[in-house]
Amino acid sequence: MGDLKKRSECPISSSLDIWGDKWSLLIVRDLMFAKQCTYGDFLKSDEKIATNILASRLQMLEENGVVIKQDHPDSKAKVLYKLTQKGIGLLPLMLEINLWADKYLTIPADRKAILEEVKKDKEGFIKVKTVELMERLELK
Amino acid sequence: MGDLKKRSECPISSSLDIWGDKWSLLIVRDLMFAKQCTYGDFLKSDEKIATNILASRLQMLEENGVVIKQDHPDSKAKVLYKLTQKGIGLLPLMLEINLWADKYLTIPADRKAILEEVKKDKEGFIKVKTVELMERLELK
DNA sequence: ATTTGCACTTGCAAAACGCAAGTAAAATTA
DNA sequence: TAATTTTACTTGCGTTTTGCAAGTGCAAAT
Repeated sequence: MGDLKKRSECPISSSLDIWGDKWSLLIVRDLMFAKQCTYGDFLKSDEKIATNILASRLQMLEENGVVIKQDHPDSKAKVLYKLTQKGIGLLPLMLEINLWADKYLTIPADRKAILEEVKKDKEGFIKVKTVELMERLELK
Repeated sequence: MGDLKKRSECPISSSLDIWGDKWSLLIVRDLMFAKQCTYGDFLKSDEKIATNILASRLQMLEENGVVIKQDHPDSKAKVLYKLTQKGIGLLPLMLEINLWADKYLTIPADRKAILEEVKKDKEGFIKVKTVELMERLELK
């Protein structure tokens, strides 16, 4: 289904071929900043992604090594999605998107507050958050 | 045509509503790293964007204040596209995409070389490049 | 005066999207 | 134990977007 055909060798282009659509980075966002992510959890997000689109994007991201599926500890009916190292590596990019939006768009006050933290010590924030995500990934 | 309907208040989502497709950031890339950008110049890029898609994306980016059209100094038949401040503000994001691709995808050797510069002094690179783009914007 | 260059626009088939409904297995409830 | 609900998808189908080719109109060059 979501098989990758590169349009060029350009790193920007190659990256966009993987997650350059309106939905993929929202999935990554949920995986980065929500406590836990099952299929149903993604559907609860404000943007209201359609179920078939969600399925195809998750498959695409999995095929490209950005996310992995894991067994849910509580139930066989549930699936836990998590970011791989490659997915966690998108953190700096996600922060820059937030900072750009903060500067040039209108964003909610509570988000602005969190971004103040990031602006104060970007490298520190990335380190701490990366460790958190890596630990979350470990406990299989 | 390209009128913006926000899916949510989330900064990531709002940003993607503007440039979150397979082509917009390639246009921004050309504006950032090529010497000059007319309509025809964009068409020459490796990814071979279709003429109608290019027109709709340029309109969308212009409507959202990311690019502006200027008269070409040499000819009335030509149009020069340039990044606005808002567009120039995408530089850190573009660099992070490059760095992610460098780490997790396969990219050409000559690109890797330039990225070594960026890795050495990211803040410095951003400052210098921003000044360059601002100057380019001035000379109307 | 005619041709070429440039910035688009138009038409149309193919693909992707988005909504609603359906399915199958697991978990819960009666 | 049987019936219902939850969970993770899949399927159908109408609408929208994409991508390719061809066309248009103005400016510049020949």
